[in-house]
Amino acid sequence: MQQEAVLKKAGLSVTESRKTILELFFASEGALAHADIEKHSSINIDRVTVYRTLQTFVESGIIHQIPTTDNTILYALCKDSCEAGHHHDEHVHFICVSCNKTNCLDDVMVPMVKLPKGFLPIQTAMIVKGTCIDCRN
Amino acid sequence: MQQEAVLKKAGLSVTESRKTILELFFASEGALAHADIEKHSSINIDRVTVYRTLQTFVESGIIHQIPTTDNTILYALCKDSCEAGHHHDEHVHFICVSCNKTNCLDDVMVPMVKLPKGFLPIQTAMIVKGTCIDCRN
DNA sequence: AATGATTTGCAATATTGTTGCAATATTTTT
DNA sequence: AAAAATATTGCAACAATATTGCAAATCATT
Ligand SMILES: [Mn+2]
Ligand SMILES: [Mn+2]
Ligand SMILES: [Zn+2]
Ligand SMILES: [Zn+2]
Repeated sequence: MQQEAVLKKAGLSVTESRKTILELFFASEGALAHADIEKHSSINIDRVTVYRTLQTFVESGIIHQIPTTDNTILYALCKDSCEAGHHHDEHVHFICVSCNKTNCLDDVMVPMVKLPKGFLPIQTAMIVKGTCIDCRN
Repeated sequence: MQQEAVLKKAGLSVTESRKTILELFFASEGALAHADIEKHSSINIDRVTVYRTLQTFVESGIIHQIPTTDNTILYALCKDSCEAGHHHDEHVHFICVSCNKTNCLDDVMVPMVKLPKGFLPIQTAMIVKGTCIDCRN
């Protein structure tokens, strides 16, 4: 079980809920929102548990968050290199306006940018909206 | 009145609510969330009107949205050059983790980035988290 | 298998967002 | 300037989303 290994590596208890949610992420094409998980047909986990699990996964470096402009947070699996408190996912995220899937472009690094004097950057996110490769016919 | 001019230029009716909300944006240091406006002491506008006004302002190119990872949308004034349906605010946004203010870095353009073959970009956002100039003592 | 620690689900509550519609305000026409 | 037409607002009701405390269930450790 890949899921168990991930949980153990993160120092988390291995529970049914966590395995199931993690499985969803592994099986999923793109990023997932809370609602996607809660409403997934094959899942029957309490809303509250979903909230708490996502939070735990973020804190443990298992998933990372993707900002949006629709009162939603998207989550996607981290690379192996991520650790608790120190994520390492400075890649670009692509939101397709056609199929509405959000993909991690793992190979496209977020470029550096020169900030005005006095601004000290800690973390940078880059979100590109457009048409994804599957939707370009 | 600067507010009236902006509304008229956008082809919108000039109403008290709109002037008041616009005034808040002009007076504000950083970006505003819906809750900031609704809860602002000097304001007494119905929640629904705030929602509708923000939506109208976005559609009219008066304000633009800033994505976040906290189930919130931030809004900030557009430059003059923005028009309905065609925003022109491809600047970097800076979220200070200390004072929690979000600033438009109007002079820092979002850099181009080379996407994998097949991905067609329409709009790009860049959000930098860190410590702002006011919070660096 | 027993113990202790952690996680889960439920219930209650709070917050946030949406919709229809009548009253009001604004703009346009006369 | 008044009347008519149009657009906006606030209310009420509702829907959806998020948070908290706590007892029951599950998991890790012995
Ligand atoms: Mn990602
Ligand atoms: Mn901006
Ligand atoms: Zn697509
Ligand atoms: Zn600051």
